[in-house]
Amino acid sequence: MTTTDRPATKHTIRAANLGLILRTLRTHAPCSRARLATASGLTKSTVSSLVDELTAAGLITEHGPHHTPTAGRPALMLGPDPARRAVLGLEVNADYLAASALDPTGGQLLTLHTDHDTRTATPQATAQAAADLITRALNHPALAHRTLLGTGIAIPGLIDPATHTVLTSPPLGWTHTPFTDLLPPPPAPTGPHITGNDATLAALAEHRFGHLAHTPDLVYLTGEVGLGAGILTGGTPLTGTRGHAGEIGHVTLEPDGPHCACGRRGCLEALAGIDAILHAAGTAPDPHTPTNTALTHAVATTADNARNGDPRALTALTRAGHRLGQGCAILANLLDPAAIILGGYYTDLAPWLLPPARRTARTHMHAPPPGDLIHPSTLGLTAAAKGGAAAVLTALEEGRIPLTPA
Amino acid sequence: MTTTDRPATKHTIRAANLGLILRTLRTHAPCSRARLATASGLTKSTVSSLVDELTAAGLITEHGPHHTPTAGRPALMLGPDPARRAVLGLEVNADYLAASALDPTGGQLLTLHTDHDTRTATPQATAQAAADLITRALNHPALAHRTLLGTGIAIPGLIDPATHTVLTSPPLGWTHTPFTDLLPPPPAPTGPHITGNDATLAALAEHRFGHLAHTPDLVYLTGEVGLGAGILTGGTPLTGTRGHAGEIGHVTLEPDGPHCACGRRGCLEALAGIDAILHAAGTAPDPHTPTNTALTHAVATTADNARNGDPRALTALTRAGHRLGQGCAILANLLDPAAIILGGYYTDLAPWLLPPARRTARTHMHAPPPGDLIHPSTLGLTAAAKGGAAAVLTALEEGRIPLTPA
DNA sequence: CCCCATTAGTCTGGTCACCGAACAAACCCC
DNA sequence: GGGGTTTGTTCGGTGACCAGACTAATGGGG
Repeated sequence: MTTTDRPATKHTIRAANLGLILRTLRTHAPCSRARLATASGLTKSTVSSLVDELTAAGLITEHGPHHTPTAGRPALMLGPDPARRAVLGLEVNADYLAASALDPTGGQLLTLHTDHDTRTATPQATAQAAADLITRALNHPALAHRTLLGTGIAIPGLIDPATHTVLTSPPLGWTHTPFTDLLPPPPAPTGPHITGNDATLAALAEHRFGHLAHTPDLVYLTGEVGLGAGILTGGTPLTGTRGHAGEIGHVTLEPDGPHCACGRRGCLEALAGIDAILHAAGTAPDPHTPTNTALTHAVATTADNARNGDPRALTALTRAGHRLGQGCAILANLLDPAAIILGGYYTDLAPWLLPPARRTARTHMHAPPPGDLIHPSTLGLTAAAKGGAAAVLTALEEGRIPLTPA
Repeated sequence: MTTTDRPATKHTIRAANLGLILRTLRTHAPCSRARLATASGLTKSTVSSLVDELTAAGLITEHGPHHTPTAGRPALMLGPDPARRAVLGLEVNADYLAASALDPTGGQLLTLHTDHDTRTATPQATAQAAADLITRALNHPALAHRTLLGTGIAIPGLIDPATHTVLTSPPLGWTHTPFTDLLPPPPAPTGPHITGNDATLAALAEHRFGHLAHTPDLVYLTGEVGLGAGILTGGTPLTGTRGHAGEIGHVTLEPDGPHCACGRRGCLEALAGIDAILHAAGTAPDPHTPTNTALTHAVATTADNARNGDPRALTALTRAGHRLGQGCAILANLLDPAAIILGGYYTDLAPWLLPPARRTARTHMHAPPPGDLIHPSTLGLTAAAKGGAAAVLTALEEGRIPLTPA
């Protein structure tokens, strides 16, 4: 996102090629230096030099001492080192904090969760709670003897891509909050920080880990309290001029439709948001405590009811599915993504939402793709936290994170 | 678009810095080497070296011999050289070909136009006609003693961003046509070719020359035979996985609305496309000869009628404006662009379309920007051809075009 | 009128990253 | 044990940038 006009120097090219090796190594699994050279286009000597640096940084390791395919000197197989480093992802949401740590191969190391009412706490108190969670993570045995490469923080709201401050976050009640600056210093270095919108980072996680991995153009729909879209085009997040991109929830589908929380009528969110579904299904929780746990419970109840054939739940889900399909068709016509992923609470309701959504979307699309476009998320509710960690890995592979010798 | 994983070398950094100097020089007008150095972040010595190379390539020139601001040695002012090189843009459309040549500062050198019915001609015949037009341009006095930096070709349809072939073009009746390969060799070198979608390139032209220049996120709506959007995010075209991005014309606004040419109902194009407007205004040309000239005439008639207070024209335009506003609101909610530009034939009808469009868009937007979002194009009907030329200039400033010594 | 302060541009040496080619290492097979 | 083969390293070479010294050109003050 740092599209600042800065000159290119030796360091630029070194960083780019270090990232190139990391990327090639990820796709070419266990791989010799020689094959890395031909696959990346670099010379054997250059690859050796880059590999040395990456090994010193604890990012790659000499896998087996050798392997014997046919003839010639056996190759020293290289692979990402899963044991010495880690990346941390943190999600700050309305009523909980979540942390997720991954090893450099993307393997899950730990997931932590704390209830925390961000809306009633001050940003400082939330920062303290977040720091406590980070400390818990750092002290966890799964992270013992690992140094962090960086930390990605997912926040539902508008993040200034340049200064990494939270401009506004309706769910958290924040405006102009430089959250990372508020974090108390942790007991161990956490590396550079990356701050991003939760939907965008969830999309990034799906891009890296989901079953549709490596799809460079995808859209992640968050069915949380609101309905937003995280958009990836060419593998990079689409933010828009002011960071407002992805507001699919407030696209008007029915000018005379039901009232929406935003003050207008017939928004997609008012027709197919989680709240709307729960109300129509008769399973909405107490409106005064729309906590995460209450929502989880209500969604589970709705799914149970649907499984048991409750007509109210079934029609609510079918109608919402159709509306989601309309919304997905709009996304597809404008962005032509390779996949649209139903995330957040939609995932648990996907069995009922997906068939009508797919059908409606297909009839409203100008150029329907051969296969299915809409898929359920496989990452669950920690997608955003994982996305924070994934963002660090992606930044690493783009040479945007300086390597520390550890 | 060449996001191929290629290694970074000395040449990469040189090309990047050459482009950096071009960009800095464009924004800093007449400017000394010393100021270029501080503005770009490079050293004086590096800037000198880069300037030498760019001067040899005929791209920049020593403006005045010196200038005297206050004290110290007078500076040798540098600026883009408008006299030695040029870029060419070519537009292939259903019933005409257009060419546009610009000097490196973006100054218009010439515009040519030929009637040519691409739909009845073979692609080979069209390529021959295009080559003839290029030859006419090359022999034109305005291009005498200039060598071309590159040629950008705008085609209404789906362009494979990788191979630069036309995958499908409904207006031209082409499928899988490698147009640039079909072009006969021109009498003088035309530099590397860039092929792109007409709406995308028009957006690029608007990005560079329009009154909203340097807006990195903008959408250009083409009101031609169809209704498509050229989308720029972060200054680069958004194509989508298969190149289908921007199909705003076939977003469904009214499920039970009028039938659309695509077979569905209530598409934006069926409600607010140029054809729909002309039919509603009673000024539609003979449907069997929907040529460019006939459309131009019909649009002019409609504008005249509206100016004279014809109620049929006025209501048709107001209604279409409202619908366009709905479409723009969808675009704004999803992409958050800094501007949406009404191009093609919409430009001439903008006085009547714009007020209702702006009003409706504002009421349907989730986060309306402070000023106006929708603007009429200032580039006229040659926007796409200019966009082809602009694409070459942009590629040049990104170091994607190798410099030839001439 | 001369000298100084000031700013512009060039020049030289140095570093660093990549490349190319030669070389050493480690195997297989006969 | 000696070709053939593939791997990985080493070593000089090139090019691009940087830092700082140096020359060039000018205005102003004593």
